[in-house]
Amino acid sequence: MDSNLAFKGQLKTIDTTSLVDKVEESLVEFLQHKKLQVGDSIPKEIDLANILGVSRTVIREALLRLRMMGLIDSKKKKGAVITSPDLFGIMSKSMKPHILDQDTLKEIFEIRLVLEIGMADFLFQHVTKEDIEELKEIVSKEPPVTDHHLFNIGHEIAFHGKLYDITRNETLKKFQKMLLPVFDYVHNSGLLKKQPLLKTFASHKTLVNILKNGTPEKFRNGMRKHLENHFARLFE
Amino acid sequence: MDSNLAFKGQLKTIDTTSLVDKVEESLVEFLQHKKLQVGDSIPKEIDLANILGVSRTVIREALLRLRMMGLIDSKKKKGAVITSPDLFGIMSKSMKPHILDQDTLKEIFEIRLVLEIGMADFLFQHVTKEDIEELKEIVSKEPPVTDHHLFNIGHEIAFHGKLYDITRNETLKKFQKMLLPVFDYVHNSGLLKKQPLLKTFASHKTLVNILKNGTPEKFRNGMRKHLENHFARLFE
DNA sequence: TAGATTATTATGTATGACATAATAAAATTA
DNA sequence: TAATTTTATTATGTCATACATAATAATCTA
Repeated sequence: MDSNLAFKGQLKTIDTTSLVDKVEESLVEFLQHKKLQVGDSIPKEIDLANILGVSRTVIREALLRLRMMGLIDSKKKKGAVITSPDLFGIMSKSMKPHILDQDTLKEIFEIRLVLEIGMADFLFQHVTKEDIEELKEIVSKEPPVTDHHLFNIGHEIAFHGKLYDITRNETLKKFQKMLLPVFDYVHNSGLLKKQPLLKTFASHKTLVNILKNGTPEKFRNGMRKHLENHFARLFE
Repeated sequence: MDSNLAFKGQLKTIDTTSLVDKVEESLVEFLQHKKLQVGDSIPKEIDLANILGVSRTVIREALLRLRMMGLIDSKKKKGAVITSPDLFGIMSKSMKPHILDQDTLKEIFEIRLVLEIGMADFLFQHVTKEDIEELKEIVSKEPPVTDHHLFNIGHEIAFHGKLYDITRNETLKKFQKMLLPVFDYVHNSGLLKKQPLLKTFASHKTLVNILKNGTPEKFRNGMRKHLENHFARLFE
């Protein structure tokens, strides 16, 4: 009998979402509806279970999700309290380069280039004399290029990380921090087969000078040249 | 197994991780050590519980985390199977603008500007004639500026979204998709009090022309001018 | 009243049971 | 025999209960 099809239009689309999904939704809605402040505590698990008419198990699984999303933090006796969500903290946890496929790794690498070229305006907006001094300090400790063709990753991170600092954008900084293990992984594992072929046209020192005396536009071009090797590898 | 208990009193301060934390770690390690392919299934919950010597409850909570991280997907009878992790899936879920504080919203807005200025090289690397045509098509449907000072958000998203498409960077696209609700929220809620004061120096049409005949450098400058209004608001 | 001790409380963990849906095996029918 | 329906199996989903643990509140002691 194919009679089922006859009722297709009349029947409501059954939601395939699990019970935990619904509870999660309810809880999020509850949180934002109550306009709870950071630090406020929410009803205890057993109460939530009674209110929503589900088992504590389901409540716990839903709360676990909220905790992963950084919306709440559970304390032993106090119960769960609202926290300021840390978007990138969550991602950092799941940013395990070994389990990412090669295409994704490449794309993440690309995003880094996009960010560092695009951040120029914010650098110039916030940079201070102290920042310049610190950058110069970092550059002065730069290991000689002749040492080994492959640049020193630690130093790279120090310099470029400082740039992210200067943007004064905490979210951006967290984003970079999240991406770091990927770069580390990409450089260490022989994923980048070829050594940089091209000469670095703009050195760190050059970039610092531009940041000190130049313009965002010049910095973008400088950074683009600085990253030329990476681009060349990506576009080959 | 439980020889640790002898040191219980001394180690207490250091070991702040919960049982679920450890199990989660073990499972992730297990997955990457076994080099499991996408689609492979992992041992069932009860087996994992026996192997690791913990209750099924703990196993389930740990598996729930892996599921949130996009590492596995649970099927009713088949068990849990490896999936390709979706980094931004999790973040998208927790990207609820209403619960983000104002500073974070501003920072996310800034990141958008960074991305769109910095993506120029990848646009030129991948853009096709068809892309140009599509962009022109979008621009042609642009509502007149005189209609209302506040630009049409839907159209903005269509144009700028297409640019993200052209980069052919799926991760970047997902990132943008994740940020969309924030822009929507920022624009709709009176968070941006002032209307754009400055004339848009570079129109969408101008950007398309640069993309067709210009260079990445010119495009970056054009985009910078195009976003001038946003920058002005951020820097005021 | 300050400090130490005990009681309370909400989350963390363990166990057992049953429901449910996807799959495999068996039985039936053509 | 092959196709199809029915039944059995299985692993996750949900529920209920009990106890452990750590943080807090209440009480007691000096």
